[in-house]
Amino acid sequence: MARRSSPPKRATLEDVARTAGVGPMTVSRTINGHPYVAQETAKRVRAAIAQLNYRPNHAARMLTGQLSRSIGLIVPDLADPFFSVISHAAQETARESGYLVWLAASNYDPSIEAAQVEQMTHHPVDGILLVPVDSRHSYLKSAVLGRTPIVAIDRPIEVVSTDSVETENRSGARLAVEHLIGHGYKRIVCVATNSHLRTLKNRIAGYEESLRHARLPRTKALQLLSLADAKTKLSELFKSRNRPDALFTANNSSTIWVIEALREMNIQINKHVALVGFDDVDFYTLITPPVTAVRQPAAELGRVSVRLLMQRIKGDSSPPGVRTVLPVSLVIRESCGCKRRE
Amino acid sequence: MARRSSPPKRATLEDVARTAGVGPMTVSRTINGHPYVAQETAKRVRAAIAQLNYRPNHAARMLTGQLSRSIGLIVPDLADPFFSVISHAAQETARESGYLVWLAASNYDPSIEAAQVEQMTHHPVDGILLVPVDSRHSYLKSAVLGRTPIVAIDRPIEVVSTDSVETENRSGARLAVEHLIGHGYKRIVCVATNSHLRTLKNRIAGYEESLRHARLPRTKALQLLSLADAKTKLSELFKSRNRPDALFTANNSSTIWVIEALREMNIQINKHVALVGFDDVDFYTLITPPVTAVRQPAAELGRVSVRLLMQRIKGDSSPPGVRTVLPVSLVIRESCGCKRRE
DNA sequence: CTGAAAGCGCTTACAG
DNA sequence: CTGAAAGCGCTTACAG
Repeated sequence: MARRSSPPKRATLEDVARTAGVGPMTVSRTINGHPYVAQETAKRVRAAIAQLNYRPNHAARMLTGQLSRSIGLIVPDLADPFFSVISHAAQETARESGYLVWLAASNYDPSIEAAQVEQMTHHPVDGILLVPVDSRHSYLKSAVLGRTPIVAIDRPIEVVSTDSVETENRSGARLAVEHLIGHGYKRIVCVATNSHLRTLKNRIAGYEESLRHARLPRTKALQLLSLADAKTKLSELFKSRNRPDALFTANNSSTIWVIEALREMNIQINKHVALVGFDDVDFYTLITPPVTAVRQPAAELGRVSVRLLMQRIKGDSSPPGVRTVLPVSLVIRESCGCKRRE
Repeated sequence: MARRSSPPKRATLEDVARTAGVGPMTVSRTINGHPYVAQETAKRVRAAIAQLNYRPNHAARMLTGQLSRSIGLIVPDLADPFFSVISHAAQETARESGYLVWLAASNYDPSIEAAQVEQMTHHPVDGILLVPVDSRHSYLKSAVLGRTPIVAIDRPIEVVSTDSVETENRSGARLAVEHLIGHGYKRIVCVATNSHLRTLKNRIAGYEESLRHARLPRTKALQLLSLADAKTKLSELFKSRNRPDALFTANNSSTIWVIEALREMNIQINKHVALVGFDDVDFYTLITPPVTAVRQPAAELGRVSVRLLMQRIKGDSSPPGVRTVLPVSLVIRESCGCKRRE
């Protein structure tokens, strides 16, 4: 409302037209790179644009039904290294296409997520990238049934057929667990947080599969609710008869909490128990012993999902629901029991 | 251009007016909570809105000069934990005021930063939050002299008088170095990356001040360019006559690189050398030994800067160039030589 | 308390 | 190759 003091009034397309001595349409065509503008005329227009420091008014363009050249990105928590790497890469890729990204954190709250999706679709943005908190949420239907394309990251959305980009959760987990089995561990326990998520369910399924194949005993995956919870649950676990000789931590928060808890319990990784995590984080190299983990291509996840979304925005109307699965790899360091190569 | 198949055409304000049997202005007033709308009329309007699932067209509103209810946020690198925590908190705070945030990473490239500022101001956004790559960049002048308020985070902008929110860099560094001095270390070397930044210069100045007061020898701060560079420079340093007995790492990337390099050189922190870092990161508790560091209130930095920006957006035209300095604290763990309390 | 008119700055047809 | 007209969906004065 109350605009600040000086009203240096931005130049409009009409202003440019006037000072270039042409009609507004010619300016519009020049700006948008349409064909059929005489070399000579275009030059005059560009000069006027430079002289007036003209910039198109985005709002006016949108009102005539143009694309907004912006996308939305919703992640649960920007401070989580996995999501921050995805976000960084997604933003970079979007920028390379001249797109702006509107970022929101859902804080793992489905109602915030729903509100943000709604706000974004009406803003409008041309498309939405979403790490869904709960893949079964129904509000997504109306959003997706509208005209805004959505690409789900890390976990597909179950209610509607939306494109998704995820990683090989099950086979990645098998990679991790089978590596532990190869070391000769017999009592391998799986630990996770947020185990209601599909992603985690798949990893846990992979864990169970590996143990079944190896005819080793498997226990129900331990669900951790907080660092404090991790401490009490692990302390019980290690006092029990079924004290594990190895741990498979199915996501980065569980890996971190478990390491903290073990440290406090004076249980040394490698000496008393082995550990392999799912989701590799840069600083794992700095921990003693360095943590062996399944590496997901987080940056690639961001890039690929932006590219897919862009295709949809550009009108690609091939059947939706395409699932892209990116490969993972096991980064072997020392927490699994491998020796450091000197 | 080519919109997707079904054109379910969003309802407009006119549609609402028609079905409610009132004029468009009455709908507008109802939506915007203006006074002087009869209870009875307002009720009919709201019913029509609900029936048609009407949502105001953002672009049309903007075109009439309304605030966009959006701000821009530009950080160098979203994958850096310091910036990702700032970003998360800023986004949360903005959301609480009904604002959305456009996020961009400059990748430490002034030209990308300039382009993003430009794109955002023209989008337009109501204000911009910026962690400037180079505080002396002149393109900022035109942006700031325009009507878009800017708040600089972490480092003030030197060319124009812009509000800024930063932390106590110099006294924080003194806190760190004096703690090392208290332990009796005599040859304390300062290591940094990006030491051309004001932030870093201030920390280095604090380091020098502390040593001067204690009449200890100070060496020129070591500038690290990469992990590889850290390895060669530290290896030289530790072979030299002036082998340090303690290190002050002036930012998180230098702390991390130094720890990696020392590990590779088989120089043990605490046994062979002490270390205190500037900028605390959550996972420092997991490193052996846990890293003592100066903690900056990163989330607070994000929150405060959003609040300041909001004030400017609301028209606060008190003299600009207000500098807000947030206090830091020393988080004592073990890398400084302190013993772990059992 | 309510509405008809004009305009925000562009672009899409439609004419030349 | 170029332009005059109409309209996108709102809101700001201006009238009642």
